[in-house]
Amino acid sequence: MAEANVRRFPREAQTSFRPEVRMETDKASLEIGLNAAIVAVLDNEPVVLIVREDDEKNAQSMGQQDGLPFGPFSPVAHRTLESGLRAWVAEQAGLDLGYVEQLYSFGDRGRHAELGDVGPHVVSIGYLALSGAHQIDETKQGSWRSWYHYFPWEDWRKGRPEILTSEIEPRLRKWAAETSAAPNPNRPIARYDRAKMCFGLDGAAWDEEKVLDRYELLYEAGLVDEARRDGREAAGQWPQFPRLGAPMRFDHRRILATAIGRVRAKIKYRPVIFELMPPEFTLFELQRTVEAILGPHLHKQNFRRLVEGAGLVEPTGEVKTRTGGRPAKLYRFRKEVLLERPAPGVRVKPGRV
Amino acid sequence: MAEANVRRFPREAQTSFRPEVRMETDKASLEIGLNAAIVAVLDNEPVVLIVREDDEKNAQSMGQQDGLPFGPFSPVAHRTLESGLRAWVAEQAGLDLGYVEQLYSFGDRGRHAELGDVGPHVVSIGYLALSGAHQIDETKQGSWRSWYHYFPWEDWRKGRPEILTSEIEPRLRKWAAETSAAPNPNRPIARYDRAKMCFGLDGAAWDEEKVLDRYELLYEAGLVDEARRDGREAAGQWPQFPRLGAPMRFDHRRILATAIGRVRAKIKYRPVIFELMPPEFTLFELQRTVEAILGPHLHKQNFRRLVEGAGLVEPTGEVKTRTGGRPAKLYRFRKEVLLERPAPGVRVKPGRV
DNA sequence: CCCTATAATGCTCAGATAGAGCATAAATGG
DNA sequence: CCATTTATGCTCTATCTGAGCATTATAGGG
Repeated sequence: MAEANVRRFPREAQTSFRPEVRMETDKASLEIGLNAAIVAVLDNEPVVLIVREDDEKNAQSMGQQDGLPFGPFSPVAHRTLESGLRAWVAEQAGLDLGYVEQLYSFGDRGRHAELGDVGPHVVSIGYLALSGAHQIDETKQGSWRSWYHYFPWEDWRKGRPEILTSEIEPRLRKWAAETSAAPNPNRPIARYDRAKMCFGLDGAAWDEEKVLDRYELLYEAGLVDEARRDGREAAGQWPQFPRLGAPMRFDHRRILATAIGRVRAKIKYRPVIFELMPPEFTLFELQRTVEAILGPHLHKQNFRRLVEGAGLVEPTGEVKTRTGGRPAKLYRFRKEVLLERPAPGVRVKPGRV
Repeated sequence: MAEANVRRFPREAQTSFRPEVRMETDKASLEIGLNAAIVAVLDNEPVVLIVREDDEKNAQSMGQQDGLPFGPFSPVAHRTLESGLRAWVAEQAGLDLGYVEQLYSFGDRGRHAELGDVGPHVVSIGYLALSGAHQIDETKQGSWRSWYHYFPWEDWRKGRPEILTSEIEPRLRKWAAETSAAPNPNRPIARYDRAKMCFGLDGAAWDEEKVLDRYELLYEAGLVDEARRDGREAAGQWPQFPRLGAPMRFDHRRILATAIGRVRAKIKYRPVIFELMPPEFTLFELQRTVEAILGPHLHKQNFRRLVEGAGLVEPTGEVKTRTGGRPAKLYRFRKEVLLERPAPGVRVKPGRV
């Protein structure tokens, strides 16, 4: 809806502010690509729709890496960016997207631009979409994969992830120690300090929303495969294995990181968590879903106090019996909360392990 | 920095996911426009850089309305969207932008598309930029204007704005009452409820971050000039005057609304407020700046407790004497707070009127 | 049928935070 | 020296948050 009111710049206006650039632009062929991180929660696992190009002969070019679904935006066929996205996701994946949110637009010409690219320039726009689990079986193309497959260090549901202690921390500390070589004036914050803030080294807090910051730091330190692929080997000689999470094509892991960070932030002030739930659920099922998204586990009693107290849910009157213990009341999302609170969401402060 | 790692889609990949759309896209000429809401705070007034096309003969086409500066993005000349933006702002306006943040990308073909547009399709990307006041005098092109000129209902610094009571509320209530005519299935929330949540009718809370929601509601109700201009007169016969804020060209007022909402949200968890301050300042000057941004006024004692307690500032040791009363200690931004807190910002909850 | 394990649910308590307001200090301008 | 104005220090209370103890209600196995 936010896009409905835009149209092309009239020629006069462009001329008035910057005439000469107009020509340049005309010469370059430009395309828009839409990338979607389509998220669901399946059996308490946060999953994302992945496409592979296994059947392509030139698959080796990217080492057959996983990728997010994407498609070009055709201004002829679609009125808005979002409707374009919905259309090809429906057609290709057979998914009827519910909640859709724009993440970020990226310009072209990343690190590979120097290597003599030809062809059209592409501006890609990343989207986050939330899908109810009920549609998952009907997915026509692509497969669902846990997002922690790509970001194992983000999964704190069983305590601090092993990979942090055994792999990431030592490599980051080594990277931070190398700093004296070439102090980068564009980086006013020291390597160690950034690593500390992102990964909670030495007692600093772990902020579950800083997913993108952590990925970017690992990239910059040359610790993720994509960095090596993009020509960053020079950053340091690190063991190739174990890998720090599964790599993805192009910058798709970066887009996924953005998406995860956005959902994690959003469920705290918007009731988007219910996009990922069935219509009726127990409070503990809701908690498991929130934990799947946020990473850490939550205090059960406080969680229900919070959710009920905020008026986010209401009991249906039914109970679910096969819980393994006392039967649990069933709840549903209470839509009226939208009319009562300015920013309704699951305001949890994931405490600690 | 977030854009550095993207490059064009290789042809194989595009072919593999949706071959046929490729052609369509090729046929349509596509351009990218960058719009910037460049914000500063000048004498306790939040101002935004405005360009006019007074000297154009065809200025009447848009009724000589104010607009945000914009320029096309040339993928040939610039590596990233943001660097493109910085370049033409520097060149045209003579401003060296500090903090820059992407807001939103809009597709083309809004309501005017049906009227037989020709020419290139444009995808426009909105940006928010914060500029220190020290640069303001050197601005080469454009002028600075209070953002409350365009959004008078957002200025709660002297209590609830008169225009809300005298103009907006009655018109919204009338609009809400008309609803029976054509219940819109795409609008599950009733007109009255939306108006109530956005504008705090009948005791509902005023959320200073919902700037865009309020503007969009007014647009939908046909109460802002842009709506009439875009062919929405049918929505209702409203008095033309007084206008609800000054209109802007195209969707620029929408972009500005997005920018205001973003800054208002951001200063609460990032220390961006200091981008708008001189290097040294009194706590009251800081408070005035925060109030300029947020709209409402704040409790003075609690504000200083908050800001000092959060470690956001540190005293310089100097005092400022000509305050009109007791001299005030001077403070500066304490950069170390970035290394201490995961989300440092001015966590004010603007209480009341 | 009783006992045990497992959840669900109810409740309490202490520490931290936020909103308001009172009180005091230190300038400026008669 | 006084009135005015602003800066600054402090207190008090209602709420919220994090943690943990206690009780209730099922299922399953002697």
